[in-house]
Amino acid sequence: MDQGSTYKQIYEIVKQIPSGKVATYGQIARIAGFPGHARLVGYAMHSLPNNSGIPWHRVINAKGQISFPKDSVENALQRSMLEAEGVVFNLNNSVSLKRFQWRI
DNA sequence: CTCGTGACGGTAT
DNA sequence: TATACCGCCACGA
Repeated sequence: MDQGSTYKQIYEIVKQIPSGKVATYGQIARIAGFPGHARLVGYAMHSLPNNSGIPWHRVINAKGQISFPKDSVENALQRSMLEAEGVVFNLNNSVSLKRFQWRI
């Protein structure tokens, strides 16, 4: 099912994440057909243009936290976007995956 | 063509 | 149960 590039597969999965939910890199990689290749997802996100329309902010790491440094503007932006969708963060800056993690 | 790096995950201790 | 280390593929220069 690889119509073109590997990244496109990943993007297709990310676009399926519903608002108010989040998914982990590993989960996306597994669904896209690359189990254990979470890093590729991260690199794919890094390669995303700002106007791609991909909900990249709904992608977080397995620890339930944003992978960007807490002092990074990208981190604050992602967190702000998630909160706008109803996602709640714990005191340790982690998302309650039990409540918000996307399920297939 | 070759080398290094990256928005991470899993397993072992 | 928590923390540390290593490895994986693809892309860009």
